[in-house]
Amino acid sequence: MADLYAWTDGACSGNPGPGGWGVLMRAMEGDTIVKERELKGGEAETTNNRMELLAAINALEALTRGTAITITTDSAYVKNGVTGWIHGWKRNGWKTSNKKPVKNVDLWQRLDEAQRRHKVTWEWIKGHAGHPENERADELARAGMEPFKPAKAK
Amino acid sequence: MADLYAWTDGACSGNPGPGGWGVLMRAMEGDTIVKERELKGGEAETTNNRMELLAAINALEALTRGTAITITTDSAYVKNGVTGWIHGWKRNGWKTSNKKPVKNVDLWQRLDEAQRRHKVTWEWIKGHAGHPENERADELARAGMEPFKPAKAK
RNA sequence: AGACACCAGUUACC
DNA sequence: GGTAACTGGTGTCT
Repeated sequence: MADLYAWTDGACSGNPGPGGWGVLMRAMEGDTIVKERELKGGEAETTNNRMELLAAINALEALTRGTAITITTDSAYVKNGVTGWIHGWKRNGWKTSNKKPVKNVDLWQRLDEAQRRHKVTWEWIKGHAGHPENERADELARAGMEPFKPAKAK
Repeated sequence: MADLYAWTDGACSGNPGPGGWGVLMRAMEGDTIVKERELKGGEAETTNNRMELLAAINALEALTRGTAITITTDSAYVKNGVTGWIHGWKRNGWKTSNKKPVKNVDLWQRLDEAQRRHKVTWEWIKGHAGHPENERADELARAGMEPFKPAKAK
């Protein structure tokens, strides 16, 4: 009867540039961590927002069966998008409020699909505010980015 | 035998609200800038489109004798107005296609008059797209607006 | 329905 | 200082 939590974060060196995403997942029984799992990945040429999105997507896609999970992100873009904006976008053919095409549609649709089977509670926290789990997700994102950074000159 | 160019821009804080206009003028001989001149101004209560219009008007009114000049704006309103819509408006008594009175008639007529003596080539560029001259005109517009902004609190 | 501009706000990434 | 993204709004025309 464990509760599932995920903290997600993205990092990007350049924006656009090499980027990475990281996820810290935990199964909790009360205050006890009964299971922990870490995911990370990266790309050579991407943006901060794509990495934030991909972190959340990977958290959800890592779930094997339909469950309840609380996902915590420091990205207002992801949190507001998935809990609010996306409903309007599906209605109006993925246009923003200024009639421009929504960016990163591929990932928003993948996130929407990944979310479908689960009962997700989305939370937002301020970044760099001393949340240990958010900081761990940040480390993972940076680690995920590492292989895609251009070889140091030196 | 220098070629004349002007870049114009407007800015407006509030719309309607305090606004400014800016003009960068250049006389070029080939790739060489042989002369440069900057104009700016503002008003306490105006609109973005009036400022865009006034920038173009001031560029033309600054010319002493009839000449050829290329004016570059990022405003589709000004560019399309002066090169297209205005002909219809003069014919039909300054009504829009919906029979409404054309807005800013005073400035459209002043622009038309200012243009009469010259051979103007109108160009349009996308704003905020990294055109240095457009960015300079933008700075001038903001500077022109400055004296008309309400005194800072604090 | 379309286009351009102007403004206000929010978060993140550098 | 910049980019990546979104929300809300007005000024104007076709």
